[in-house]
Amino acid sequence: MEKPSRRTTIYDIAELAKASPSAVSSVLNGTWKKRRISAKLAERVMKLAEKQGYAVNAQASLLRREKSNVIGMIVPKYDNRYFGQIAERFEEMARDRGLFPVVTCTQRDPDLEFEAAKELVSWQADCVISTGATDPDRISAFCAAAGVQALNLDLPGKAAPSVVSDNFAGARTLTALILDRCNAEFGDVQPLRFVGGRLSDHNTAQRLKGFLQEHQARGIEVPETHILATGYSATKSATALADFRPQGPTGLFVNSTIALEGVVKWLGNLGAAGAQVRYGCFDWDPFGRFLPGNVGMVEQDVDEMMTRVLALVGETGQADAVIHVPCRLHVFGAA
Amino acid sequence: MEKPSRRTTIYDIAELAKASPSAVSSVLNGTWKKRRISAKLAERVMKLAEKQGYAVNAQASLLRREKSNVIGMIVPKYDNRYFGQIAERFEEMARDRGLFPVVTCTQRDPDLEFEAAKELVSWQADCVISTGATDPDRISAFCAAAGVQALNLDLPGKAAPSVVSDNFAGARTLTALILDRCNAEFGDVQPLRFVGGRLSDHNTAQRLKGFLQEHQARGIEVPETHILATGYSATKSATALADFRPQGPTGLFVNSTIALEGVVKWLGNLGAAGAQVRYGCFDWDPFGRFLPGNVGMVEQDVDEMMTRVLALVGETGQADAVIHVPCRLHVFGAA
DNA sequence: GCCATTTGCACAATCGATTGCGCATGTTTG
DNA sequence: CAAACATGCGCAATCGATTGTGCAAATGGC
Repeated sequence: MEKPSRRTTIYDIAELAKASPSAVSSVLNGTWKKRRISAKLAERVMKLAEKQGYAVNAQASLLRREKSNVIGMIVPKYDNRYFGQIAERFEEMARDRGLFPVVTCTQRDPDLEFEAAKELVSWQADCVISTGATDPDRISAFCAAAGVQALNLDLPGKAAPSVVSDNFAGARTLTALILDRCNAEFGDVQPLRFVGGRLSDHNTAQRLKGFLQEHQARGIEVPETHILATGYSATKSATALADFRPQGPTGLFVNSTIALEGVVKWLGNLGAAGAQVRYGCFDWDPFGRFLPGNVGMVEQDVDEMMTRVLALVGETGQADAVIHVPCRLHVFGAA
Repeated sequence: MEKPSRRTTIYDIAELAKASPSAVSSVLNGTWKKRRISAKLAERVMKLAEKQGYAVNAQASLLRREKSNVIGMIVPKYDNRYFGQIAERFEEMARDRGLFPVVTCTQRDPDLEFEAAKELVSWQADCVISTGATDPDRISAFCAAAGVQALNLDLPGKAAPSVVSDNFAGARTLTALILDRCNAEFGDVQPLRFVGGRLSDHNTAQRLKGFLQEHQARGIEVPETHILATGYSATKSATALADFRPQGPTGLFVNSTIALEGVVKWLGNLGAAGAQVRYGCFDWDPFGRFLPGNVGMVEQDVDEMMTRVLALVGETGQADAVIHVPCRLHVFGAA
């Protein structure tokens, strides 16, 4: 409540307590018993620290220490259930492990990603986790040069161990669900359409692979024109579908909630014909179950992914190791 | 690519470049022209720094500087459109202003909130923004004692300037929309029900005030039993409504997307009677427009709030000043 | 009452980057 | 050719906390 001038330091408190800075330091960081500081002095110091609004200067403290216990994460976005949950669980679980989580959001911008990683290294992070990074290997290379551990999450890299969802298996299961449902409700076995995402994106490619494999296993041929991986935006997927006015039963594999927005919009414009459309989405949203025609959604197992990736912190694993985490399938409106 | 042992410092580079640490420092922080370092040496140093994976030690750097340019924010959650967007825009806009944003998520836990604020002060944040904090004044008091600026966002406090949505006006407008729609579609003027949130929560109280005022202005009496502010969870709002099986036209004011989930679930169980239900939600979600019966949603103006709060950084304003930011109303399925 | 411990604390070096100051060499001017 | 600058860079103090070491004073044992 006193000096709005400069921040209180251990020197200020030492003066007030008539003690040395080293004694004050050890009281405030809990090592005072080991340093044989009397309980009397300790209490006096702690009272003063509280009254003065003392907070340790992390800069000075970390500068002197060897391990920082800072663990950094870069995520592309927060405004999305999946990454939001990742950031949130990361902070929570890192704290539980006695680490200081620092998360930073890089808007899918490769340069910003790199800058952010560099910044995290500047903050003496012991480990940097790149989530959904456009160019994870560039970050890994920098971290390697700086002597900092790097890990990848959600998108795999070649230069650091990765933890990713099992997109292939998840997509195959979802494809099977949609096909089964179309079959059960309409007695139909037409090939589905794949909507949203970019083929150059690793996860989309994996999902498409699962999508195609399930069709193949059933002896259903998928025409090229059914692959509408036109990018990540509701508008793009709505546009991709715009010309398509289904005659009869139709099934869609929707590659993200953002694409799902476009699909639902398209469906709304379809009128009565929409009743013959069934779809599933590779991604999860709490409102998904209320959307008509939605037969199921795949939820990535954020907790498990986070457990796995945090288990790698401090370990020296194979640089190109990839851990696949199974997804959870939510089935809606089952008969 | 060399030493996985210790991190590269300016001393390492100075040795390699056959220069002094001070020269290296000024080259790497961009002040070398002012210090009349030759371009030749500068280039040599920068090349070496890159090769060695050098990243400035922020601890050492900030320790010596006077202003940190670090700006901290605590948010309750990320896994929600509103707070996710807040965190994301905060980082973006803070960076644009040359600041270093540090965001931390505190799970609506008052103690964790306080710890996090303390941590931010430890990191020498020049300013701490408490978003939706349970006890913002406690944080403000600590910051004041530590000589750090405090600001409140989303929920107002008494001890630091606040930027909040105009919940009252937003709620009144939304209430008007729902009443109008019920009237237009069913010729009905029954009082609405208020679902979700907690009355002890400032924002809920404000919204309820707007809700009641709009009813009063129309001469509609709202019975006590229509206020179902039973907390923040989909289950709770579904439970609160469980016994209610509307006979005839019904309107609901839904106080958050999380409560909306409960409402939609309840609506699903209602069957055909659900066709006579209209509702609006104070909160925004991209899938909201696709939910049957939803006449509109109120979106808080995150960009404007962030602009306003960032404008306060570094200013010394009235401690209890409150800035109200108007909300945006999204109207769905207008005739 | 004297030596041996134990207790309680202070000293000072250190972490890595920043920055005011100053000292040599060039270079220009008159 | 000397004085006056300009150029290019190194020295050393400093930020605040940590920690190995050391030294009095208090306590205990005989």
